[in-house]
Amino acid sequence: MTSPLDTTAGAVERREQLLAAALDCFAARGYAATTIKQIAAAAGVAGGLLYHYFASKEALLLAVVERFSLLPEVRQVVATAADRPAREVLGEVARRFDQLLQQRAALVRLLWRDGCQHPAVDAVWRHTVAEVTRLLGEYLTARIVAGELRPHRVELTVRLLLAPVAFVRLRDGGAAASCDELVELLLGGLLAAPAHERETR
Amino acid sequence: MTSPLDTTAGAVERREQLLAAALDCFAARGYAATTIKQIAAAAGVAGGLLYHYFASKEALLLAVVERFSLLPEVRQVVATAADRPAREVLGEVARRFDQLLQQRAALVRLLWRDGCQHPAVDAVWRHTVAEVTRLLGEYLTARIVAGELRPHRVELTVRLLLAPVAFVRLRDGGAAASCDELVELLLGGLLAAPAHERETR
Amino acid sequence: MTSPLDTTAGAVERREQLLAAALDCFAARGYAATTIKQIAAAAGVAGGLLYHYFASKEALLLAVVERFSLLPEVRQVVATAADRPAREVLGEVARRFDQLLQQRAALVRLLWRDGCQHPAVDAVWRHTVAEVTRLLGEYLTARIVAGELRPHRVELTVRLLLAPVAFVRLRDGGAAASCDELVELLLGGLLAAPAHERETR
Amino acid sequence: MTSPLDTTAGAVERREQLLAAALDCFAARGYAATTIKQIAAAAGVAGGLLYHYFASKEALLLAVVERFSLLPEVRQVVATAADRPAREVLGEVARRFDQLLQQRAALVRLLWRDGCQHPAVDAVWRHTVAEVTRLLGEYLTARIVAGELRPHRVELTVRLLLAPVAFVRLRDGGAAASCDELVELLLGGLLAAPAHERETR
DNA sequence: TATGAATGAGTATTCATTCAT
DNA sequence: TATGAATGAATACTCATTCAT
Repeated sequence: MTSPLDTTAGAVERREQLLAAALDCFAARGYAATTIKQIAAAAGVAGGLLYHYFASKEALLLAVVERFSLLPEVRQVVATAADRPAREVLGEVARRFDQLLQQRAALVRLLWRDGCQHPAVDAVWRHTVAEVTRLLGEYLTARIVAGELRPHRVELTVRLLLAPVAFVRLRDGGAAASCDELVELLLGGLLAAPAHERETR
Repeated sequence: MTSPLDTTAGAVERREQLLAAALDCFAARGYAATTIKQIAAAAGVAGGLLYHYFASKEALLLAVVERFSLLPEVRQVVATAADRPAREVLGEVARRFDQLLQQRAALVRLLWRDGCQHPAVDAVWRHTVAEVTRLLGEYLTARIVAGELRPHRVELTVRLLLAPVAFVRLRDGGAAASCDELVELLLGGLLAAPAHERETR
Repeated sequence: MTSPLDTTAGAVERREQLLAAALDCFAARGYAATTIKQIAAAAGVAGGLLYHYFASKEALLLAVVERFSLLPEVRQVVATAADRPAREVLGEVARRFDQLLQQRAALVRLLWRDGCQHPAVDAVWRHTVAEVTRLLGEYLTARIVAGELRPHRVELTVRLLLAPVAFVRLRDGGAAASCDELVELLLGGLLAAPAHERETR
Repeated sequence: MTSPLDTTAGAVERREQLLAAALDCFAARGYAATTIKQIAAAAGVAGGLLYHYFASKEALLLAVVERFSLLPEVRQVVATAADRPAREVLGEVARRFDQLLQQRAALVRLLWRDGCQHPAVDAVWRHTVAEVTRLLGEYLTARIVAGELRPHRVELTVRLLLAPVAFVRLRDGGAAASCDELVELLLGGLLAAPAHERETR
């Protein structure tokens, strides 16, 4: 009866295992379309066991988004920026952000897709977005002060940088995100005319 | 139970009415969480009637995305571009695209959220994205040829322009999309120093 | 599939049928120990159908006690008393009350046994008891005024008359209730000494 | 988890503790609606422990009714009667019976409510009722022989005396049982006119 | 002895779908 | 065409019971 997966898991490990199975199932099918039975099967346990660890399917969802918070990793992505020039940093940030979205694709899909029906999940999503906006915004502001970037509303840049990356990873999945090209465009702008004419026009 | 108003409805109008009700319900709760009864109630008819018009819940979903195609409107958004300068056009496109996302929010949410589970819906979404990419890409290429924009992969610009707008409308719902500011940043780039100095600095 | 029991029942008849089946099951096993499946089987329908007619098992319970109210019959039992002498009336009332408890045994068991967990059911029980107490009390008071019965708290007599009968029917089920003997004892009292000594003692 | 206090408990004390907890839970919610876990929680132990002491939930029920037998106390209630006059004794018996029902309310509710589904429990109830009927019947017979009470079927008097009291305590819970008034009515009878006039009137 | 993780059959309830009217 | 009663499989959740520790 005990499959190699069960390996005498202590309560904590078992909980982790259930959370991981739930995350996968929720991400793959969406919360509403996921069955407790499917989660239990994915974890290799009997259906009833889930209720030893979580009060309800909803509670399991909340436990999942809490357990697999993106906040630490999202902070790390921005942390390396420090006060290095945007030229170097933004490409790096975009690439690492892109990697994060891939590695944590299951959670991201869950937050994005099922958040709108579940206020608590929505709150986690918004908090994560707000945090990355704040941190990256602070960095950008510093670069403006340092004279590297021209003055502007930094939240817009955060969105301009991350939304295109997120769009690809959240759904289209296809071609690599071409982070460097995106950053190059962002920094230099689209216009062909020499920069000094743009500003003096 | 059937009011004189309902009786007037020919088969086509009734079908339209059911599709509209289904769209609203699917968008509000997601496909999986929506009930045939809810749709029927929203349309003010009995549950069984839906099966006179659609073979199944799934078939209804497909009929909805087919009926409410975004393609015509998406084409119109780009159509006005013609060969006018990007300076004028891009802000206009972004703003109209933003309006479109708002006006057709129900369909957009449906395509985006439930597409990944339903290949046919997914195909519609991808087709729509591909079309807007193609059309806007052609315009951008023309502006590069015209010397207004510098040479680059135009799909990236399409994404840089539309992804930030879509992000806001698909989920965060909050602040207006600030299309003009976004376009201004995109055109001019983030860097403060004149372009000819950048490389030598 | 259509058994002779199903006989194209209209919605109202079907509802009645379900209520009757539910009453029997609840009375036989108690509310908590009764299964929706059992009720459906007793009515010869599929389990899900119950939810067309009743929102929940609890709602079904309430509908049952409401539908099969004892009030009309309880009133009839007392109604015949009018202003005839207690000598004649009390035995009659006891006997008819006894018959009522037998005929409506299922409902009575349900009210008595499951009422304490279900406030709404409890209320019905208490209301019924209060009504019979009031009506029979009024009669007894009239007999006191008429000089047939000696002055006393009439509620006590109601209880003295009906509790012994109810006790047998609610549980012991065995020997007939010997209503006449009970009434004889009640009227004449237990004491052996002549009545005129009792009063003058 | 096991506090020093629990450790002290020998097997017998622990058994007692579990029986007491079970009695409370069964009385409060009924057998069917009571959970093993609730009983364990009420006793402050883990769910599995109950199965070291009792083979099943059903076995636990039987052990409860056996352990908390009313027989000794029921005998005591009647014991004091001896050969004293009914005038003194009956009120006393009713009052003590009433007190007994209150003190042992949990068991009484359990016997009464869940007995009908569990033959063994039912047997205990009937045995108890039979015993009180026998003992009190013997006393009443003695009083008839002594000339205090008039000849009649004494079981009826037992029921007339105890059923009204039991009715109040088993359910209505409200006003005190007014034992003395009940006994007074019982002894003296309801009729106003002297007994020797009744038949000739 | 005592725990509590684990099971799996069972329960109330939902819901897509069918079909007689 | 339109209704809504009816089905039955599926779903979330419960709970008596077992068992390794």
